[in-house]
Amino acid sequence: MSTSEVERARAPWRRDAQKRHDRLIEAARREFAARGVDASLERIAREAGVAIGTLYRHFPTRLDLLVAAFEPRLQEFLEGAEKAMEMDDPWEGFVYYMENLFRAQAGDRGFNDFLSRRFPSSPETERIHDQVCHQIEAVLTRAQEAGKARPDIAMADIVNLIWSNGRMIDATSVTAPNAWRRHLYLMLDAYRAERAHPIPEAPMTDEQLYDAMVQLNKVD
Amino acid sequence: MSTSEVERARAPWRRDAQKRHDRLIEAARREFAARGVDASLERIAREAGVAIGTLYRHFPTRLDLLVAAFEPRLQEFLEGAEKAMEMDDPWEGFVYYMENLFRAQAGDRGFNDFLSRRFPSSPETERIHDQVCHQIEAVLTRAQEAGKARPDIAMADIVNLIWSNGRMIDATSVTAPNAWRRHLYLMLDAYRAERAHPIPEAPMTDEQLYDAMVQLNKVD
DNA sequence: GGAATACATGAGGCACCCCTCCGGTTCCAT
DNA sequence: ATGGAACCGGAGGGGTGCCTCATGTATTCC
Repeated sequence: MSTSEVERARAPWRRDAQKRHDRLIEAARREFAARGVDASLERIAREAGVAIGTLYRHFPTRLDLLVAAFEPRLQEFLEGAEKAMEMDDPWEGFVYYMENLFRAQAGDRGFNDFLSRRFPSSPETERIHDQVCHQIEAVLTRAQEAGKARPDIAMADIVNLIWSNGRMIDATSVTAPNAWRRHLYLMLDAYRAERAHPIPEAPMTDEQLYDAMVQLNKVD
Repeated sequence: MSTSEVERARAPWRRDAQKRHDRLIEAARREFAARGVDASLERIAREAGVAIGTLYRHFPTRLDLLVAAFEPRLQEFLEGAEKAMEMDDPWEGFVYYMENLFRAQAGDRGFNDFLSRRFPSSPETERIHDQVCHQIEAVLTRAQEAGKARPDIAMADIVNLIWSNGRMIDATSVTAPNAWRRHLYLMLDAYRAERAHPIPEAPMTDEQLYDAMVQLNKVD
C-alpha cells in the first residue's frame, strides 16, 4: 500500500511493470516470511506468476528484494522501538524494547534472519543494522544508569539474545508459537541488577560481533 | 580406535572393506563437525577417497553414519554428565552439567545439531535423546529440591537453552570461540532461585518439545 | 591357482537452485 | 495506428545434492 505509492512516485513506470513489481513484492513477503531470507528466488517468481528473468530485472540482487519486502515490518518494528525510548521507567523501556524486538522476530522468519545477520554488500541494510545497534546501546545504557540493568553487560550480549531467540523461533513457531515469550522473561531475570553474579568471560568486541553476524550467512 | 575394535569384532569383514569403513567414519567425523549433520554425503565419500556407492553400502542412511561418527563425542559427553550427577552440591552439579553440555555443542557442529534435534526414524538416536532428557530432568530437579534452582522451570526450558546455545555457536565459533561461556553464565543467573521473578508463559509440554526438535530438521 | 563371493565404482536419473541473454511481446506517445 | 522503447519469458549453462544399479574388481577359501 504505502509501497506502491512511494514506488509509483519514484518513476514513470509502465502499468504492466508496476503490476508485476507489486506482485513480486507480495510473493517475496510470503516466501521470506515462511522460509527465511534464503528462500528460493525462482519459487518467489513462480509464486508471483512471473518469469525468473522478470524478477531479476526488477530486483538485481536478493538484497534488493529483501529490503523492499521488509519495509512494512521494519517500520512497525521501528515504531515500537521509538515507543520504548519514550517510556518513563528505564527498565520498563528496556523490557518493552526487547519484547517488541522478539515479537518482530517471531512474526516473520525472514525478518528473524535479517535481524540476526549482516550483509556487508548492502549499504542500505548496513545502515539499518547500525541504527538498531545504536538503539540497543541507548535503551540498555539508560536502564543501566538507572541501576536497574546490571552494569556488566554490553550490546553484544543483547545480540546474543537475538540469536538465541531466533533459533528458539525456528524450533517452536509451528509447535508452540508463544514459547519465545517465556524465554524472554526468563532471560530478563538474568539482566536485572539485583544480586547479579560475576561472569567469567568478557563480552564480544564490536569486530567479533560484526564478523559473527556475517558468519551466519555462510552457515548453510 | 575403540570404534575399529568394536566393529572388527562384529563381523568377519574383508580387510579392504574394513579399511574403507574406517576411512569413511573418519571423514564423516571431520565433515559433520565442520558442517553440521546436513553435511554432503558425496563430499564425505570424496574426502574418504571412496566412491559414493561404497558409502551407501556401508551406511544405508545418513543416520547410520551419524551414529557411528558421534560415538566418541557421545561417550565423552556422557562421562561428563555422570560426573555432574555425582557432585555433592546440587547447584554445582547443575552448573557442571550445563557447562559440559554447552562445551560438547561448541566442539562439534554436528553434535550441536544432534543435541538440538530428534530423528524419529531412528530408534537408536531416540534412545540417546530420551536418556539425555532424563539426565536433565534429574540434575535440574535435584538443584530445585535443594532450593538453589528456581522451582518454576522445567526440562523444556533447558532444551531452550540448548537451542539458544546452538545458534550462538553457529554465529561465534569462528570469531569468538568462547562466547558461549559468557552466555551460559549469564543464563545461569536467570535460573537461580534467589533472583526469580514470575514468568508470564507456561513451559512447553513434552509433545510441543518433541515436535519442535523434529521441526528443526525441516528448517532448511 | 581358480572359482565363488563379497565388494567397489561411478555414470546417470532426478530435483533443486542461481543467473544470463536474446528473441518476442506489450505499451504508450506521437 | 504505428514505431520504437521498455519490458517479459523461459530456455539453457553451471552448480549442488540424493540415491540406485549394472558392471567390473578384489579377496578369500578351497
